Amino acid sequence: MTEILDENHIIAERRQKLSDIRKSRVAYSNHFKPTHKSHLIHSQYGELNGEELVQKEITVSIAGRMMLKRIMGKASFATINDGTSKIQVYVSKEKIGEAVYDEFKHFDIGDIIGAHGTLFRTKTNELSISVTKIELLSKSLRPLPEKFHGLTDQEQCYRQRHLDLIMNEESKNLFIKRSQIIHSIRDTMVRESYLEVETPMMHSIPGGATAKPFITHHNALDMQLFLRIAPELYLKRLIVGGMDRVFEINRNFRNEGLSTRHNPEFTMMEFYESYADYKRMMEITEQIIRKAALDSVGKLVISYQGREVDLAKDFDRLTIVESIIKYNPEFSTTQLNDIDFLRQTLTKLTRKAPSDNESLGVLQLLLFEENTEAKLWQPTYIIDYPIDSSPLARQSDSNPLITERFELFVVGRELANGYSELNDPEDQAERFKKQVAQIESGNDEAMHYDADYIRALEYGMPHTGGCGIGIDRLVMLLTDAASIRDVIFFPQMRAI
RNA sequence: GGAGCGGUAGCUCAGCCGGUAGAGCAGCUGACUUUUAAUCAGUUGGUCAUGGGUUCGAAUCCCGUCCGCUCCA
Repeated sequence: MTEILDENHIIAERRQKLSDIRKSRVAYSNHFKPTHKSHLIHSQYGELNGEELVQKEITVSIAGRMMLKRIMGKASFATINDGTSKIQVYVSKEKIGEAVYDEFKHFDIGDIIGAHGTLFRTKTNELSISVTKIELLSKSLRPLPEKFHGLTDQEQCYRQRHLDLIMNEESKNLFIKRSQIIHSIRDTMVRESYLEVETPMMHSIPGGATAKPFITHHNALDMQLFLRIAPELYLKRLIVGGMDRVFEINRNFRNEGLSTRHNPEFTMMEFYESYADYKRMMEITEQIIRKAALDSVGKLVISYQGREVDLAKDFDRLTIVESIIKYNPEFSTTQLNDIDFLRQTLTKLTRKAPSDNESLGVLQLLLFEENTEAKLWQPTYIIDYPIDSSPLARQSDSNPLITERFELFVVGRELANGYSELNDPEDQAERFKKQVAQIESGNDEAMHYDADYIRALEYGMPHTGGCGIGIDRLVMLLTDAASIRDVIFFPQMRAI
């Protein structure tokens, strides 16, 4: 239906060309074997001058998409992009014969073509291929966006990423960088003797984070399943099992709103290390991020949305209260330890009173989220999270109200979250019970009681440090992307 | 959920205090044997996102809806 509606004269003409091809040969043949890649031609022969090229008679076959075509009577130029870079081909009637040349004249921009010939330099000294054979490999039926302005419509870039990748080199380079970043992270983890593992994406009890899950159903087992919101509880089962350093890079799913920082499916790396604590996790997180920056951007002082970010210096470490005061000097420590003051301030800021029985620590955290988080531009670890908002983190030995937990903020966004893991099964059972009480009082994001996980802890889990890093957000930071949609190939869009 | 901005040819965009829907690129026809967004001449192509309203007359003004972007909650 949409096919027919989309049809216009440009497509109709191209279909006619395709139909003519079908009359004489296999239209989408697969025999052509390119021998060279454009970027290697440029790097290997880019230094040779015209005479040297003529002498060496370097013969190449390349295949790629025709991006530009300039026909000048009996000879023409075309620009081909073979996925590595662009290269110009020179096509003359004299060299390829009248019949093929006439065919070539009707090739369309966007067609995938194969060309064979020898390297030479044009009058303007551009390394080019003088073609002796040329053929159409894949007919393109739809016209590409305009050659000069390309594709700028963001919606089209997201909905038709293939077009974005064809037309916008920056976009393609960004995704190459994304791959480099992930490769770099893997490299760091493996070098630190971590084992890469995979744990279930479908959970019968959603756990490991406070978030709304997507719900699905398994027919044969006739059971409800949830797409995972975090892999944490499974990775820690592996720690119980003696896999003492594990990491997983994979998708999490959260049934929440979309924004420039949120996509319903997003990529996280979580890693767990036995006999380590949250301080070691902060150190290795810093190390991972620096290495990723060096491997992708090539430097540690980077620019994000026009402002400098210094990844070289030791990341700042502040408690919640310290950070509020540092970035909001109008507050005093006394005020920030006064429940009534915090309640009043929050009510003023959010135009809504916080719920009744929130603890001092949670109120401080709420205020932090309100007036400090967005100001943490340079990398900053916030530490000592209140125990009631950290049901999987180990309690501090010196202060029972806080946990050995940190979150890392860069450019005003949460980038990582880690802690010394709670390995006391009885404490964990109590924490789950408190979460269940919250569910019962209407908090649909609180955690469920996971008896199977408690049972695993009861076999004994070594003390462990764990951390999760938001990969999409890290990629945003290192590629200077303003929206998470720019770093995910196919971001979630509304159906049209 | 609220606010602002946007949706016109395949693409990039004009047109918007109402009066026959335009350009460039792409396509088609022709000229052209070293072009670089090639050039030159001619030419095809539109449910102006969508539904209603106001009006003699709506791409343009008003209301609703859909889609997107940004900001706020």
